[in-house]
Amino acid sequence: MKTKQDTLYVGSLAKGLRLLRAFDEGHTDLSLGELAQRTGLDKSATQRLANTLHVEGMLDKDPVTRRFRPSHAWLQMAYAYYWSDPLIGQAMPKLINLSQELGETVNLAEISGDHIIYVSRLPCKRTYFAATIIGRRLPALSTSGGRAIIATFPEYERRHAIETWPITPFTPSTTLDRDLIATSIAEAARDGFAVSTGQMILNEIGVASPIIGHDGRAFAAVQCSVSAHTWTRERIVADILPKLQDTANAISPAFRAHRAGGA
Amino acid sequence: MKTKQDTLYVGSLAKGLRLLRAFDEGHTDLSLGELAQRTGLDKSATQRLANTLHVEGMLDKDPVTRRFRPSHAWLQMAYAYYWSDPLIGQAMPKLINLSQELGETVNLAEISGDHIIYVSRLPCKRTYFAATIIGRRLPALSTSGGRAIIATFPEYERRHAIETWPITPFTPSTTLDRDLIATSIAEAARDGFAVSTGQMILNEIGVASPIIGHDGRAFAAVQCSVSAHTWTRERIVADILPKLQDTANAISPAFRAHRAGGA
DNA sequence: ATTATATGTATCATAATATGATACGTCAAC
DNA sequence: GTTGACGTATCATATTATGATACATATAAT
Repeated sequence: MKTKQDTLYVGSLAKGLRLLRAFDEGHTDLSLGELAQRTGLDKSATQRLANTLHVEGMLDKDPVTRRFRPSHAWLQMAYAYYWSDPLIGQAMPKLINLSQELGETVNLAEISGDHIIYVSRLPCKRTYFAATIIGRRLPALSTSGGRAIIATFPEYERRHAIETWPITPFTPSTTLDRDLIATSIAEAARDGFAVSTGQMILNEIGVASPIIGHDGRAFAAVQCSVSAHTWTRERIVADILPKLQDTANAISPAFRAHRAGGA
Repeated sequence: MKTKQDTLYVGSLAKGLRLLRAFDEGHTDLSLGELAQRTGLDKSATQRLANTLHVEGMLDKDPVTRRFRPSHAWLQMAYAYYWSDPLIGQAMPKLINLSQELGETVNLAEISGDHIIYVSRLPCKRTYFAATIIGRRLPALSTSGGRAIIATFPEYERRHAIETWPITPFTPSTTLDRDLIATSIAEAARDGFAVSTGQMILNEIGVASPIIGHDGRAFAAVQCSVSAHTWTRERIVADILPKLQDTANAISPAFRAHRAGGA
């Protein structure tokens, strides 16, 4: 009846993953009942799966409130991820240099479907919490990084992305008009960098330069977020952009070499 | 026969987690066979579980090499973890300030069994890759952070830790003599901060100040790593330590309030 | 080229394993 | 003291995972 494709699909495992995914920024710790509700699983299944995850060290359980929470293992998974992503090793030292030179927050974003995900963040100024931690996924169309990446795609794909990829209004000034986004991306294609203003946070300006892969398509971007209170677009282009682009360009060929030469 | 405690333990889920844990810093991408070997599962089970993880977006699969790799979902789990850990929210802005003031690498470490785990890292200087990414677990006894934490434990527990917790020789100068570690921890208990030299990386000095919980026990530490080529112990104590301690102390009471007042 | 070896993929009968309804215990609110 | 909400434990049933085997495909050796 479930017929996903049976026989090489283990339902119990998939259900267990559902439990893991039930935790997010709005749901930091969950009771058994809440878990059941959020996963759509019945009480018994939730009980067994949660218990298994607890025994296996994936979920911590508060002995008094009996609520479940992500364990340190979740961070270890990020650690393993970092080693497995060949881009990070190449990029990290260069990003550190960049953030020191600029004295401003520097991010590394990768394309992930129709979103971008922040893979590395080097915060230099105080900002919103969400802007300081890795693993955040945001609609690619609404971020400078995403636009810088999309701008390197062939015409057809680019248009497809602009027309169909999701947009969520995070601030009153988040651009919902896809024509405006198209313009922004066209500019990015012409200039080799993208800019976004107030898309995620009010009075925040983002600049991003793409990291180009062996096939000419970008799959990541180096991005810098600054406050509109202290920066203008002109000063960003004059003072930040050159170093940003140098960094992105320095990563691109190194990465190509890595892919070609690797085991 | 397996009799872990049956009925509320879902074996398939646990096996799936085994696959996830097969990836680490030495094993960044694995073939089906390698996965089977590393997990001790037979080929069929590995096939089904890996496929499930792939379908569910937990593992990426290279279409040509057919090798599996951690997916971006692993980073999203770190994101969820960050929101769930009440310490991070309190600590992050203060850590950013500290790293800007010092211009040196600042870390936040939490105790995790007999290890510490780096929960946040703000690298300012170029170092080894492993020192720039979060989620690394290290033996508590061999790190300044771990020693600073253990030093706040009651006498009995402290001695138990010193005698039984694991030590791994990472460098030729890693201290294997537990008496020397006992001395270091005793000093930390007296001074309120811990120092370690060349435990993980040669010519690296670590200083750490504990973050004390409501019960007087530390559960985390703010830590700073500097090069022995440019720093001496005296200058560290004079120039770095005060700000480090201010930061740690500023986090401790805020955290207590959070625990007490929280929902 | 041809064979051999390794590695990934698909199939299927069997029973072991997960299932979920139910009942019990515990705590807090009313 | 009673009620309700929530976590925990049990158990008969059949759904679901199992793993041996056979097939396909890629890589290396002769």
